[in-house]
Amino acid sequence: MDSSSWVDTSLDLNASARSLRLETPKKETSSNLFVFGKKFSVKEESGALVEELNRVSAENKKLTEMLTAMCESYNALQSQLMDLMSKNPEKELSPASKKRKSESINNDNNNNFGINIGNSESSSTDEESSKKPREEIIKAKISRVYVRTEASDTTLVVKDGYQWRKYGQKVTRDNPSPRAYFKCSFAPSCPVKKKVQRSVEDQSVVVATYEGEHNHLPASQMEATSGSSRCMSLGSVPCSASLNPTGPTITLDLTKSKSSNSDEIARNSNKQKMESSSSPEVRKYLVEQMASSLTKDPNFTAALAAAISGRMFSTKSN
DNA sequence: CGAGTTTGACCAGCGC
DNA sequence: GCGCTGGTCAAACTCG
Repeated sequence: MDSSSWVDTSLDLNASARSLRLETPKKETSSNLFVFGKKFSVKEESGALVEELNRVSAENKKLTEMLTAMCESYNALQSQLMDLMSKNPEKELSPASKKRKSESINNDNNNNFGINIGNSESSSTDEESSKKPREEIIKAKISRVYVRTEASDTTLVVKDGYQWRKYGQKVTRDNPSPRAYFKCSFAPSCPVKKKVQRSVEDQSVVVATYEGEHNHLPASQMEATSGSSRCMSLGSVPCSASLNPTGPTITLDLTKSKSSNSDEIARNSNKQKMESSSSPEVRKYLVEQMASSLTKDPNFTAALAAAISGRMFSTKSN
């Protein structure tokens, strides 16, 4: 499968999705249709609607193909992971009975396999699972996000679409900047925690470490009235993927002002992606990582399904 | 006044 | 056992 073309397709899709939102007017009560200020007659309207319907159908087909491709990619990556794990059993069998040990092993897995931009599911052995209480198992799902902010910005705030409550701050030995501890406060039962600390190497980069999985949708997504993708919560934030010595990471650039021009954002992130992946191998690798992290995320797949069905519905209602 | 933040105290893991 | 360290708690405080 050609991963880079997959990305191109997705970008096109995004662009057309945007154009759909921008161009498709809200249901008019009158018989006339206004598009970009132009008044259409009923005939013109029906013609435009048919055209729109065709276009949306084509996009729907594209989305379906994309979803299939993502699933295929996911399956392929999963089998690769299984191969890797079977080839490196000693990594999985290393003692991790203690809390801190298990965390460092998680991070090692991040580095060695580099497949958990999203959630790590490969860290807990059966032996560990039997020893650890349920809370610890939940904690085993760790992901790390690098967020670029203004260096002068001292607030350790990472806008990720969720609602957080700070419950502690600590200065750690290896980093002069304080580490902030957050709990997800949107849902009382949500076990997710995050640690936020400025990077030692680059003070303008904030490292957010997430532990656990949300058992609810992001706050921003809950507020949305219609089905929207998970990307909406990040949609206003330019992001890029890169290969660091510590493994592949996602970097959100918060120094870029929140822009309503999503084309610009798309160009921005696309440009950053191109810059961060110089060789085709690296590009393909990054694409696979992103596909893997996205397909692993049940929120994303649910949001994607909602977006598809939502658009189908809106097509029918037009 | 309630919700969120700050911050010192406390606890547990780890190395010596 | 002891000290160091990271993580969490909870009272005090701030803010809307």
